[in-house]
Amino acid sequence: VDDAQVEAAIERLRAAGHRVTSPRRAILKAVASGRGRHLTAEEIFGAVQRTQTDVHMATVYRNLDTLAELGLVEHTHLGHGPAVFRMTTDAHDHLVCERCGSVTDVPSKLFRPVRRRMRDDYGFELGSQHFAITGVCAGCA
Amino acid sequence: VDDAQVEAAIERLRAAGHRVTSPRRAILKAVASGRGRHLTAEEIFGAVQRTQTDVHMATVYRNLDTLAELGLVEHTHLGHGPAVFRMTTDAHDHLVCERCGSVTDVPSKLFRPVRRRMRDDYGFELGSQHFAITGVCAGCA
DNA sequence: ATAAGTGCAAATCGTTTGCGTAGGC
DNA sequence: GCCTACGCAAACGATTTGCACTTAT
Repeated sequence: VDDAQVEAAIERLRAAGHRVTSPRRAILKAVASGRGRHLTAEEIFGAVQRTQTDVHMATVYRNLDTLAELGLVEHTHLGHGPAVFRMTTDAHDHLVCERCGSVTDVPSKLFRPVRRRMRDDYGFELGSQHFAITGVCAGCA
Repeated sequence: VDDAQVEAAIERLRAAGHRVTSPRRAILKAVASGRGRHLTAEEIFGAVQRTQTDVHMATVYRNLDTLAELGLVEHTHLGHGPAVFRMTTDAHDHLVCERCGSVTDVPSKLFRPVRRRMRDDYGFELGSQHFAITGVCAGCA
């Protein structure tokens, strides 16, 4: 399914002079299999362990790190808990409900008017968001 | 200087049935003395220790917690490090520069157009921001 | 063959908790 | 005197690091 995405990522790894090991492959596959869902390092670890029992948590973190450096995966902070990871796609922000914790993705385009005022009034160039935006979702209101 | 603010807070504590202890007073004073600056628990701890050597870190955290429950102080996450605290003032968000780490406060009003679209298009009611907004500041661009 | 990547255990950082005691009310 | 808040030590969750060994290149 998302094999193409994984293969492309492996290509990028090779091109960047990194080695393609089986833990690395498995971790990449685990993240990709999330299909856009946000996965904690723990969940990725769990998924990997189903096929490679002796892969260590430290290896998961180290790999998520190098994958992030290449821009292949991203991590975000949705709340007070652990960080969450997913394959890099297009620019989007995360609306996290303060009541139920649900996460809604919204395209970063939505922030255009704000982006403009930030630039004009504060000289601040909005980047891709690393942290969640909090509020109350439709279901809870 | 900010004695009035501290006294008012102490009043609120009393009114809420909390006791006014000297560690509590010192912690409150330390946060208020930040005068809007964001202080880490560690910094507050340090400030308190200058006058009350045996106040423990746990006490700092416990107090910041109760003060937050009363809405007297707020904490925010500006980056990957520790949380930061300040006296509650009016609704504002934090623009954190990805390069130099500088923090710019902006009134939450700036988000009005976005707030509207969030509500209309996603049924999501934007709350007071708990996490920083990242980007690049004027100085670094 | 060489150095990047790994497993493991132990360390780190920020924060929380259980417990017995001290001190505000 | 009662009960909240305290000091202390120890536990905690998430992540990182040092080191000896494996393995892709």
